[in-house]
Amino acid sequence: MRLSRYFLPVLKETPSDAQIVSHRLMLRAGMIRQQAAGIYSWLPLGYRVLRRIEAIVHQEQERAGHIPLLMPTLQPADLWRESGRYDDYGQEMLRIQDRHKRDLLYGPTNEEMITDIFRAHVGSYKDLPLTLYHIQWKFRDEIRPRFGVMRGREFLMKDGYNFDVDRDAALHAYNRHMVAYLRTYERMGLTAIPMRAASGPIGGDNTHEFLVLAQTGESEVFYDDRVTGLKLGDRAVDFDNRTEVADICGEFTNLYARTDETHDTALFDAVPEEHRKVGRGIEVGQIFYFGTKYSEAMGATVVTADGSRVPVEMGSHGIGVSRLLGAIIEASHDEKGIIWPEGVTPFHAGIVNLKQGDAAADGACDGLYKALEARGLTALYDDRDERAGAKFATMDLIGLPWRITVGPRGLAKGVVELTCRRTGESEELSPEAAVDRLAQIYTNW
RNA sequence: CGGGGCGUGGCGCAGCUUGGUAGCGCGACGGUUUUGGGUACCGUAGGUCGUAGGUUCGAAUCCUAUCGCCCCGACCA
Repeated sequence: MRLSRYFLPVLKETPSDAQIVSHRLMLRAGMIRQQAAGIYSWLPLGYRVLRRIEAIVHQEQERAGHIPLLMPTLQPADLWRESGRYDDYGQEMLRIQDRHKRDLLYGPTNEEMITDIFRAHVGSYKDLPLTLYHIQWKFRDEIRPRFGVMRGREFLMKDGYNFDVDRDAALHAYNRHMVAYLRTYERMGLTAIPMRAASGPIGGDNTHEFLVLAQTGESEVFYDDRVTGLKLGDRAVDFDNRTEVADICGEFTNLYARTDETHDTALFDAVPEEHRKVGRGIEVGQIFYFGTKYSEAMGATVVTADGSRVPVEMGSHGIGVSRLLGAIIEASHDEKGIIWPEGVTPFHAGIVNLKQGDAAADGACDGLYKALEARGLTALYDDRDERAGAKFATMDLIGLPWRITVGPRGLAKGVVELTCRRTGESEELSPEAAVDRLAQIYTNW
């Protein structure tokens, strides 16, 4: 993309009503625009990152054997009356009526609806296990939205629902989600720690939240700091192997890590003092096992091998997709701007032409752009007629992890400069070598 | 919902106390500057002062109502 043809409304000054760094940077980098309290438009740059995050979530869900579908944002109230949550959910649920005065609601989650789909089409244990998920906009009418997309009222969430014949199978689904989530967050450059949590309005007794450590987190967290060094990496996981999946979950949950809701002082004191840490975290996902809470209320049953009919065992599993942008920026930025992890960056590299209109510089930039494209890499080419300083400042602000700087001086020596946004380190390379280096860097992402 | 604060060009703000026909910086646009980390200078455009009503010869400014937004708290993916 040539910057002169793109839509990137960057702000030099910080909007006064943005308090935390991710919100400020998203506004300054032209990623979002607030339309109402807690409701945002996603401008092109923000939308690109959002789509990349969605894509990672999809890939890791499908890798775990989970099946995507799409449910509507608006739901009939009757479904929620069946589960009893129409009255229980309270003011957070946005309720509306259509022209026929039928009660509808803008879904804050989809347990009822997915259970309805399940009961209509599935009746036998032979159809299980089944895990369905979608990535859809949700609305929760928060009393006080804040922190930009971290705490919006409208937000994009991945929510998945497993259906299993018995408790053991459902717990395997729970574990499968935990492992899939670990890899999902790692691919986004995050260290998200699964912590034992409280279940809240979803219900159920087994639940973990995934927390990204950050000063601005909304939850206080207590943990053994050895958990932060654990990595799933690219190890091959057989998601059908219950023991293997459970062992991985054990590896990541045996060390103490809890939010303030479930904190246990006695257990925490057993952690060696040098590893005992208290901090704050941003919640980026949660998994629940809740058994037959909804299936019983809504009559979602299956016939088992011995011919009896039992309510299906369920759980639900969420990832705050839009919130993740905020969380990633909170975890990865500096005083100049955002630093995107390679896995979610809106463009793989930026190209800065130091002397627009110079035949050699223009030609080299065009060549780089095409060469990157040929290797499957996207570039944002700053071809504006601006001073070098302005171009660098924009690139630093929007946070592309790699930048190629092209100018007449370097070209006279046959080189361009490849700069790492995170470290600030530069190396001079021929244009061809710079493209090779980037292709090599991104093979791991 | 309780407490606090703010609505003035795209963004950040001044003006309001002591009513007199709206100003600054940034940005945008047009030039000059040819420039390797937000350059300098010249010029141009852009505002029913959140909205409604009231007081007044006259309201951004005073009064009333209303809408919106932000911050702290309780609550939350």
